[in-house]
Amino acid sequence: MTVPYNHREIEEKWRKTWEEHPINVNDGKKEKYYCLDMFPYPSGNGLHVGHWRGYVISDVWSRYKLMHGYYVIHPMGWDAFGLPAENYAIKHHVHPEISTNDNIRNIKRQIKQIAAIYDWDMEVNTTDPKFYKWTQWIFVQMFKHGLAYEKKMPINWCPSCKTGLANEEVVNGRCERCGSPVTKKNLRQWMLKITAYADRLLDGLKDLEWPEKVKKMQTDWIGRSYGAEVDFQVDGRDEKITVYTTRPDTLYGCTFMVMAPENPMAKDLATEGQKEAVEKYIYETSLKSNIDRMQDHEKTGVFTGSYAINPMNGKKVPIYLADYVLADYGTGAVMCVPAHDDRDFEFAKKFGLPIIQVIAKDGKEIPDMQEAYTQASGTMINSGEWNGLESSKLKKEAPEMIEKKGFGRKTTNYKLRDWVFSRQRYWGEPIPIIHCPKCGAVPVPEDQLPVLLPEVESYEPTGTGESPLAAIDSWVNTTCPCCGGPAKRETNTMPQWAGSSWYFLRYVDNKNDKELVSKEKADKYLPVDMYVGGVEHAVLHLLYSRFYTKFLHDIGAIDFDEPFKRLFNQGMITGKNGIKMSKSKGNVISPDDLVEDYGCDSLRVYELFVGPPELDAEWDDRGIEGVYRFLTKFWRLVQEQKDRDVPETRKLLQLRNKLIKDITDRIETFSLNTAISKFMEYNNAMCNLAKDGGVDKKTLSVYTQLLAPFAPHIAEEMWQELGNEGSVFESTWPEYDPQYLEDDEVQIPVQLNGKARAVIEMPKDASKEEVLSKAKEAVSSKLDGKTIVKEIYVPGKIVNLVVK
RNA sequence: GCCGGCAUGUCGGAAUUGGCAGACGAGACAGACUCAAAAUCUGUUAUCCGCAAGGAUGUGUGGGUUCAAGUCCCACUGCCGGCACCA
Repeated sequence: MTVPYNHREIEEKWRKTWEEHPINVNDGKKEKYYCLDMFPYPSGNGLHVGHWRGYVISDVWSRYKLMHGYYVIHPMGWDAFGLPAENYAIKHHVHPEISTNDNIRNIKRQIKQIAAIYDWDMEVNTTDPKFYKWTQWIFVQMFKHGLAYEKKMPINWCPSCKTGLANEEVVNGRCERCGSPVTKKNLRQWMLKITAYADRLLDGLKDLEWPEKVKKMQTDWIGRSYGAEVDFQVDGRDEKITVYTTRPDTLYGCTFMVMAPENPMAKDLATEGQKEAVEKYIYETSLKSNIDRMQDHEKTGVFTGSYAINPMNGKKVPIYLADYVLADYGTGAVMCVPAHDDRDFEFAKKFGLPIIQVIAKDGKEIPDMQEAYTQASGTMINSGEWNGLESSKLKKEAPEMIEKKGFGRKTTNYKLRDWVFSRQRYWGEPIPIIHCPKCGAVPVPEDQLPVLLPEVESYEPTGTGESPLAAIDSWVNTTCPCCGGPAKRETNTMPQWAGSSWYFLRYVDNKNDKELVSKEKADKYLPVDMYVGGVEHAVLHLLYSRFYTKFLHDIGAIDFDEPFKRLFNQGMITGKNGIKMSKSKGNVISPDDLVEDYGCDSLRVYELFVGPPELDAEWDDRGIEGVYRFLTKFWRLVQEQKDRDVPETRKLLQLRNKLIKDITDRIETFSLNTAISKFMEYNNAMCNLAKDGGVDKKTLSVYTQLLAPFAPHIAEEMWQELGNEGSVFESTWPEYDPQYLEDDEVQIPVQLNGKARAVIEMPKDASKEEVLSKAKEAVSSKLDGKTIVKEIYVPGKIVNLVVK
């Protein structure tokens, strides 16, 4: 009787060994490979099996790279500023630092159970003053380069979190964190000029090995469009209204103009008779919530009484106010061409405005238009000097033509807005600025960083637009670093994204108190080669990080301007029926018990086996049994075979080489779930061979090597038991010999009229004639009274006989 | 509304990219071992007809291309995700 597979003992043993003798060492000669996980927020709920999956995926990849001879940078840290810790503090009157540190301790314990090759010497924590000193330093640099600026403007405000939000944090009109409807609040804000990088953020995407989906989301978010600004004279006045359009080719079809009700000129345009109606409309619009305005697509509007003059043909067009025009995009006013724009068409129909077709559809002018013709293809009509031109061509050329005529200019517009960067909350990095009545906003001198987050009596957000820090007079009142006079500190804090926008740079030089990261280490270890994390950060964290990296590149702090060469988005693990795991739903599965019962290796393998890593998967505890049985079988197989002296047959060589190819290909394509299936298949095949002659040690050792990234403990143990030297992770990833990949005999299915009827076995180099004659023989009983009209043979694959 | 993605047994999922649909695993059922249970091992398990050999049907729906379609083309339905009046 052999000893049973005792995962507890084995895993404990290797955990200790690896702690004493790390397997991933930097000898200064190896090439680096940086494999990064999205670092977790240390929540009080701890990790669930979904978090585990991402970390297992990245660890399999890291260990795979390790076995290819790389020094693998695989760090872990804590994204620890943020609302939950603060809310906990408010409720329990505990300093957030205390609860945060408790949570970190617990999550670190859980992460260690994964047995990933994290280098804990590199650990970072965004709430550590030694870390956020550099978060603040970056802000100061941005300020000095004109990229951080103050502005008073109506911003997105979450009434529940009592703080301002960035555009990216508003999802369908609701707060990304708590789901409350977002309102507008006019506040003085710190902004980051991310729009200055719009083109580079867009153009840089094309060279990244990222999922197309994420690239597309960022592309759409940045939303670049090319067009023209056109100046319309207001009839009878000295003023001009400038509109932005992507369809300057349709300028002759403009029959009215619409301005956003929030536009500062709006009130002014109202003529005596329309004043009351205009003011009423502006007031009513101001009462509408973001969500109402988004959902209600029914067109409303009001005529101002004023007219604008179309510079192309001198025609007078009425000016309306309508809330379907956005105040903060383009110029906040649009020229309306109902014949060729859906929204304008709808508005024109509702308000009885004329519709002039300027592009022929199918070569014709439509007598009674029922819907707008929005495509830029067709010949221009009703367009004066432009008649006869092709619209798609004119669309591109018109901006310059307009520019030459002097009533407009070629323009590019973006949906991306500058980043609202200040938060009116406690648990974040203080913005390192001092307001001096004489000198204005002055950055805190770099040698005085970090500006420590002070102790405060109440963490409660005030809701007034001031952060709780504003209540600490002793902290707020300071002296101006510039003139030495009395001055006040900035009391807003930074958003949670501040630290996560650059943390990956810090891991490789986390103790440096002179620089954010030394030039030498940055050149040697950065950027990130592979980034693994959820898709939920597609436009938040991943866009911000790219912006920070480009900025740090521009000021010479680093030499690259894209942080993450390759990105892998793992799917979410959900509870039953695809319901997201959450404490409130009570469907959270903790990995702790599973590790205890089945072991780390079993859970690692099962996390991958549940489905394709990039797709969501429903968790089902029962499946882990199958994985545990598989590891047990493999363990037993090695016990039975390790002391035998089995010769290396051609059959074993073929199995071994095919195994290497199958597993390697599947890791390379991230098809980790089918890699596990293949392991199981080959394990069964080896068990059968074991009964029949045995399995040689070389084959078992190769299997062990391939399994090592997935189930490191059992692999290390088996590697040793099979008599191999050193750690399996010091061994080199096996390579296959193509000459052993093909079987000597191939099985060829025989179809009659496309339906499988028999399978014949043929030598792999059999001729077409031999195969066909054998095939006919195999199905002869089914050929009675039928004639073969066509014979198809795909070499080595299939025979199809078409019969009548 | 626009743009993506997906749809395969009881369940999770596989299918070398046009070549035996259902690998691998879960679950279920039957058998072996056991006083018994657990564990383990063996077998069966898409559906329908049939005692069986065998046959027919079958990858969301309807059509098409092909010797051959889960895979390609056209139309549609459902679910998921992103954007949402961006002129």
